[in-house]
Amino acid sequence: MSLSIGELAKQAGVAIDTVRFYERNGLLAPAGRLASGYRRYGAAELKRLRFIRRAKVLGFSLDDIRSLLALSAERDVARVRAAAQRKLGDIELRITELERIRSGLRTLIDACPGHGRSEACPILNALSQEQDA
Amino acid sequence: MSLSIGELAKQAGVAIDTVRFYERNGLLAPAGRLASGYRRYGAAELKRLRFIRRAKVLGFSLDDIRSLLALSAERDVARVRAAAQRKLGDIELRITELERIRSGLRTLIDACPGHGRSEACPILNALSQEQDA
DNA sequence: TTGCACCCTGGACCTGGGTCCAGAGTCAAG
DNA sequence: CTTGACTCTGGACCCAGGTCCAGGGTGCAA
Repeated sequence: MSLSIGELAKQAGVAIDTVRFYERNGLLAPAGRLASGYRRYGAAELKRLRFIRRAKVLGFSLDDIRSLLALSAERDVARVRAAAQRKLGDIELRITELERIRSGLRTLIDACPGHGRSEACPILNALSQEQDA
Repeated sequence: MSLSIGELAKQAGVAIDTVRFYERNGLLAPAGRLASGYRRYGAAELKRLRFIRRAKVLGFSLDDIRSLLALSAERDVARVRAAAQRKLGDIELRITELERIRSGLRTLIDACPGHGRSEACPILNALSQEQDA
């Protein structure tokens, strides 16, 4: 099995430019080349590229993924698990922040009649408040 | 009450460069100037700048805030409320996405013993799976 | 008058994760 | 052999939301 960059990209569901971008940025090893300079890929690279795509879906940054790949190569299960746990912590933090924002917005929207004098609009008022709250 | 840009920035809790950035980008009207060219601000500008800061905390983008300010100037309560509702929808969508990611990560972490053969690590396996799941 | 803090401008730079481009070379079908 | 699809490179550009800088001018107190 041997793939051109276009075939690889297609099978992994990413753009060609993205493959080259990943190579430049150390997420994929420099690809083997034909005499013409064209990159050639095998099954391992496809697998790795799909790994990257899945990890991104799980909220890992490319930096995170670089570490994950290194850890995976070292077969360091404990540190892989720890990295996943840290990421879970990040995600939970972001959820909590968004929930705070959500409840602030909900309160404002529920209190706003949606018509009438703008001075009576709690949304505008909350945003214009002098005090920090 | 008359404020220099530095005083304004301090009282609103933003950086001086941010004030100029907002002016350049139409969130603040061009400031009045002294003969020397120094900007001068009054209470209305401070209020507006604080409005911007609060709206940002509520998850509005600067683009959103520009509209909000325009709507507020028009005293269009109905559209302000509608904008807040759209933003609430955005926030809820983001929360839902993050919750999906969280549950994916949790499942993986709970299934991973944290030691042993890397072939048995569900985190690494999930990321390397051939099938899309 | 000197010294220092403050202010002015336009434009470059930053992060993350790519995307797009021109100009050139290559591959394969017909 | 031609044509069209593909690939190569380096570097510019995109988004948001600022941040930083050089090289100047200003305001005020001792």
